[in-house]
Amino acid sequence: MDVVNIFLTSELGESLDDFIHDQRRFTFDRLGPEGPRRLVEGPMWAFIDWVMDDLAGLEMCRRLRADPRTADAHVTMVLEENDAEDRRRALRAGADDYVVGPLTRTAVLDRVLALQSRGAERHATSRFEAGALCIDMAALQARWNGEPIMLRPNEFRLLRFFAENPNRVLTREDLIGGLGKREPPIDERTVDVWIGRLRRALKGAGGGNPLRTVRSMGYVFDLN
Amino acid sequence: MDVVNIFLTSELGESLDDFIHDQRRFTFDRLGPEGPRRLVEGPMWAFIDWVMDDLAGLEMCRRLRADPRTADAHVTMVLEENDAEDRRRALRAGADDYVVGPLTRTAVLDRVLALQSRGAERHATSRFEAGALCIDMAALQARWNGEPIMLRPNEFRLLRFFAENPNRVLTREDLIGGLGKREPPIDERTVDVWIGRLRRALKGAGGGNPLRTVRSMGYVFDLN
DNA sequence: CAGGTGTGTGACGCGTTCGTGACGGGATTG
DNA sequence: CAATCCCGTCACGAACGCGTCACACACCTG
Repeated sequence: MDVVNIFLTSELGESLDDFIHDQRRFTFDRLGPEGPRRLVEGPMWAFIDWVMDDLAGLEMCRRLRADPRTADAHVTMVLEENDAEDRRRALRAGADDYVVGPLTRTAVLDRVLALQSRGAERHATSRFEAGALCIDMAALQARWNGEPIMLRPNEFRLLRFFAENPNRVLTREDLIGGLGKREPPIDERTVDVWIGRLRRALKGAGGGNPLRTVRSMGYVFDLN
Repeated sequence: MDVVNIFLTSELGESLDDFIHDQRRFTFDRLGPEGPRRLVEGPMWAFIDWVMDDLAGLEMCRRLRADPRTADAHVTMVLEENDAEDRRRALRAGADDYVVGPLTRTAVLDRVLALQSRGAERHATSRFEAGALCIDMAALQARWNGEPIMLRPNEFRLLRFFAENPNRVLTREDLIGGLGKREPPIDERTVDVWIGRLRRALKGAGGGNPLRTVRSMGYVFDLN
C-alpha cells in the first residue's frame, strides 16, 4: 500500500500528536501559512477547517490547488454546519469534498480509508493529464489534444476511473465497483458495451485507442 | 453634494487616520474581514489592495459584489504592477476599475473626486470579455461582437454568473444561489427555463451557444 | 477443423431528464 | 388603472442515457 500524506489545518492539528503514527502507511503534517509540502511520494489528503467569518480556509484551499506540487491533493473542507452556501463556496474554491465537523482523529482516518477504497470520487477543479488526453473534472469534459470529446456521463466516469488506474488490468468487477454501480447488480457483460461506447467516442474525437483488452481478465488503460 | 463612503483595505487603511475628515463630504472606513458596511447613504467607493500571491483582494471584491448592500459600490483594485493577467482577474472578480499602486491618501481623494466628476462614467472599465462575448457590468448590457444583446435582468444576472465561473459545471442549486434567489425556494426546474430564455436571447443576437448541458448535473459556460 | 469460450456491437425498450410553449400573478410603467 | 413587462410554474413531448439481449466474430485448444 502506498504511503499516504495527511495534512490538517491548525484546529485539527491541535491534536496531531495524538494520531497514531503508523509510519508504513501514514505521514501527518500541519498545513501552515508557509504553504504545503509533501513529505513523501504518494497520495495526499488534506483536511481544511472552514473558519467562520474568515476566508482563511478557502484561501488555503486555493493555494493548495494553485501549487503544482499539491494540486492533485484530495481536499476535504471541514464545515461548521451544513450550510448550502458554504458547501458551494468550498467546492468552488477547489475542494473535492466536504464534511461537517468537528472531526475526531479516528473520523479522519476512517474517512481517508473510505475515500481510498472508493478510489476517491473527486468532483472539483482538478485536472488530469495523460499524454494527449486531458480530463477536466470541473467542466466534466475530456479533451484529446485540446479537442473536446463528447462523452456521456457514464463514459466520462469510466474514462476517469481508467485514468486513475493506468497500466493496470481492471476486471469487469473493478469497473462496475469503480463506477459505483452495485445496486442493482450489473451484468458483467454490460462492461463490454461501456468499453465499446467509450472506444467509439474516443475514436470519433480523433483520439487513439488506449483501452486494451486482456482476454478473460479485463481491460487496461495503456499510458505511454 | 452627496456624502461619499470610501472604504480601504488594510494596507491603505494603515494611514487612515491621516486622512482629512471632511464629514460633510466623506466618511472613511476600513474594509475588514467582518465584511463591508455602509456608514451613510450615498455612493460608495472602495479601494482594495491586490496582494501578491494571495487572493484576499479578489475575495474581498467578490464579497462586496455578492452583498446586496454593497453590490453597487465602485470598486477600484490597487495593483502592484501593471500586469495584464492581474487586470483581467480583477475585472472578472467584479472590480470596476484598477490602478497601479501604491496610492497616497491624496491620490485616493483625487481619484474619487475625478471619478465623481465624471459621474456617469462610473463602472467605465467594468467589463468582462470572453471571446466574442463582452459583458458590461455598468450598463447591464452584453454584446456579441459589439452587437448589443437584449437581455432581461434575470438573464443578465445568469450570464454574468456563468461568465464568472466558466468551464465548470454549475448545478441548478449553484445557479439559484448564484443569482441570490434563496427565498422563497425556487424550483430547480425553473433553471431550465432561465437557460432556455438566455440561449434564445443569445441566439437572437447572433451569438453562439456557449451554454452546454451536462445531463443530470447542470450546465457549463464553455470558454474556448 | 470442430467445439468451446470470450469479446464486439447493432438493436431495442424503458425510465429519466430536458426543452419549451402556455399561463397566471406580481411588479412596473405611463 | 390599464397596459406592459418580467418571471416562476406547469405539463407535455422529445431527446437522451443506458442496461440488456442476440448474434457475429475472434481466439484458443486439441
